[in-house]
Amino acid sequence: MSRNTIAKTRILEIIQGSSIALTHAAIQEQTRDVCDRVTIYRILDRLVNENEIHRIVNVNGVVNFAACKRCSHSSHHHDHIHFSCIKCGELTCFEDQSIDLNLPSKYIIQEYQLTVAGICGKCS
Amino acid sequence: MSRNTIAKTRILEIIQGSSIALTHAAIQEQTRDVCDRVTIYRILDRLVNENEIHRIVNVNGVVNFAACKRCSHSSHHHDHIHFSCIKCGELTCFEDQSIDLNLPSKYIIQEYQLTVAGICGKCS
DNA sequence: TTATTTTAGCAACAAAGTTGCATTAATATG
DNA sequence: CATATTAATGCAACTTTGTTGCTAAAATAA
Repeated sequence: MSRNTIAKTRILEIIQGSSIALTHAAIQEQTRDVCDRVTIYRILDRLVNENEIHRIVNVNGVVNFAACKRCSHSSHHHDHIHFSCIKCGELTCFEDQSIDLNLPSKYIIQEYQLTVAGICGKCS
Repeated sequence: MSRNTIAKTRILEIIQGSSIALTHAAIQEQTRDVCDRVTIYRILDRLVNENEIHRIVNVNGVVNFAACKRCSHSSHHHDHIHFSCIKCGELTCFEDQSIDLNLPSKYIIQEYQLTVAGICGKCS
């Protein structure tokens, strides 16, 4: 277990307090004077390794972070749907939704990442 | 319709001749002395707009390009599965596979991007 | 309270992608 | 077929995003 520093606590609070997934840039804006840009990257890495947050790559390639809600610390998986709104740009997790995959038997599935793009409930 | 230049023709040939999706870097390696790095970016943009190729963001955030096979030029969609091998790094399209989504009715789905990470048929 | 180990800050770097502008090549027009 | 027109290319410069090495500063252990 890594050390609980002020910056780490603050960043986890920000991510857990957000209903949408946040980019490094968005987190940086909310942590002015708390810590350095590089430190944010390192804290995000630590939080991902400790299964506190998960990393989502948006359809546009932008990396986002969201708190893990339904993942127990022992069985960690992010196999759920992410919705990316093309209007407001917000990335939302649907942690209760999973899908069925039918790939050839030789393929060993480890995890999947599913991002749906469209218009979210607020913008439609 | 954009102009068919030597570089554009060459890049489309490379992508269409590949069984896996290719990164900008991989394409650049195969187009030494054909054109500039920036030109490759611009040609890839053009090919995407003309529905000749599609852009796939891998689980690791790396952008890849693959030829459109099942997309007609009128109805263009990339709603299929991409498999990203964690061993050999190759990104393969499964154009015959699609999935069912059950999101709240307020959400308007435009397209989705599904990338499965694991071990591919060749590496398993 | 001091020793140990992790984390933070800073600078520098690297990869990926973008923009502006002059030059060159491809198509259209007479 | 020559020339005008428009689009594409090359180059340099720049931006964004993320990484690495190293010293100083904190957090935990002893």
